[in-house]
Amino acid sequence: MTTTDSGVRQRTRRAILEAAAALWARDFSASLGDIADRAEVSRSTLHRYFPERQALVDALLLDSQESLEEAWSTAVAASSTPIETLENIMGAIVDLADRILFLFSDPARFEGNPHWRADDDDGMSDLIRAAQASGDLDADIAPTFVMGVMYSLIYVTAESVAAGTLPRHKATETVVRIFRHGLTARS
Amino acid sequence: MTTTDSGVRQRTRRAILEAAAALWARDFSASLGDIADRAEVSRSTLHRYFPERQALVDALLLDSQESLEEAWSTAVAASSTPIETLENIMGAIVDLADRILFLFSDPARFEGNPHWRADDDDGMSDLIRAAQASGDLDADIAPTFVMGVMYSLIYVTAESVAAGTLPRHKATETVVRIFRHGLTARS
DNA sequence: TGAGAATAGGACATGAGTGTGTCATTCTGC
DNA sequence: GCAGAATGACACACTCATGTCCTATTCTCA
Repeated sequence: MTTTDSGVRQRTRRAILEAAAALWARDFSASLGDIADRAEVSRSTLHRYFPERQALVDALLLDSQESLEEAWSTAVAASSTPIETLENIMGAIVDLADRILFLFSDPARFEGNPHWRADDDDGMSDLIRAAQASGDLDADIAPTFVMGVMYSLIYVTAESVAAGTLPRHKATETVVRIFRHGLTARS
Repeated sequence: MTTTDSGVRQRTRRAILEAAAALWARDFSASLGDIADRAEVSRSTLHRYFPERQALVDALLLDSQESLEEAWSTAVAASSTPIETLENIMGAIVDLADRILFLFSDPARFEGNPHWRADDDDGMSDLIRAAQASGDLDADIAPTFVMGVMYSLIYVTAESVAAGTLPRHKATETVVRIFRHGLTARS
């Protein structure tokens, strides 16, 4: 752990994080035993990687924020206008729905957590404000509310994809269309 | 209880149900102690009204479904077309966000519960299909997905109202506008 | 193949939530 | 004001998730 982690350790760690994200996204009270089962790992092993529940929470928090920022950067790099950036972000993070839910479903979950970064939220707010200023988004609606709608749409879309109701290749197009048409400024 | 419940008993019962709805809407693992505190009642009293946790769950399930169906009936009575009905329902149940969340946030929560009625969902699906048939809603989108969007929008709206971000009197108009413009058929 | 890493499967103590009971106190309606 | 309803404040046993051990087994890589 101090030097180089073997490939085995990395895989096990990823499996636990993935399992935690999948379960905690929908029910933060899911037990460590459930997570261990889902990761196909014994509870002993889980505790070896993450001594206490909080350690796993923190690790997942950091990992989720990292994934999100990566998707964010990619979307920004591929866009020229604020509204285009927002749409690209929405499309990109449909696959990260578990992380989104874990991070944002309960506003108070990470209150006071030293690893928590509100940067994402701020950046998003700025983008929304910019899109409103340029007339692409309805200026009557509070940025906070717009963000809520964005996350909700992403969540519903991801759920539908998981349930098989919505084909994956149509997901991005659908969520962006609903977002754009539903929040477009009245002309 | 067998004959006529005193006004006191009814008020206490309502207070407990309201508290349970408010807490369980956001965190179904909230303890009975928390609910008792919120209802300004001792845990003893709560247990006197609802002997076990499941009894409170069932009671809240029944009560929530009842409230929802009442709002539903009112909306149906005041509307003539399917799309109009859907919009009226959305406006009417913004105030019932806690109940909506409690009922629908976890699809598996009431699986196998004898009190659970899927009628609401079916009726909603029928309305959505009708609205799609008449060209008011995009027929490319699965009714299940449309329902998910509706519930999400209702939730976000109710949250914003509670947080003070969105004035109550603007809530209905806002949520309906987003719903309609975001899901309208492309012409 | 052998050494060391990695894991599974327990036992055990602890704390929180739950369910049940009892008793004293407060409130309500006649 | 009084009887009975309604409630609050405890005490207790029980269950389950958590955290900490320890040992036997399996896996990985040199």
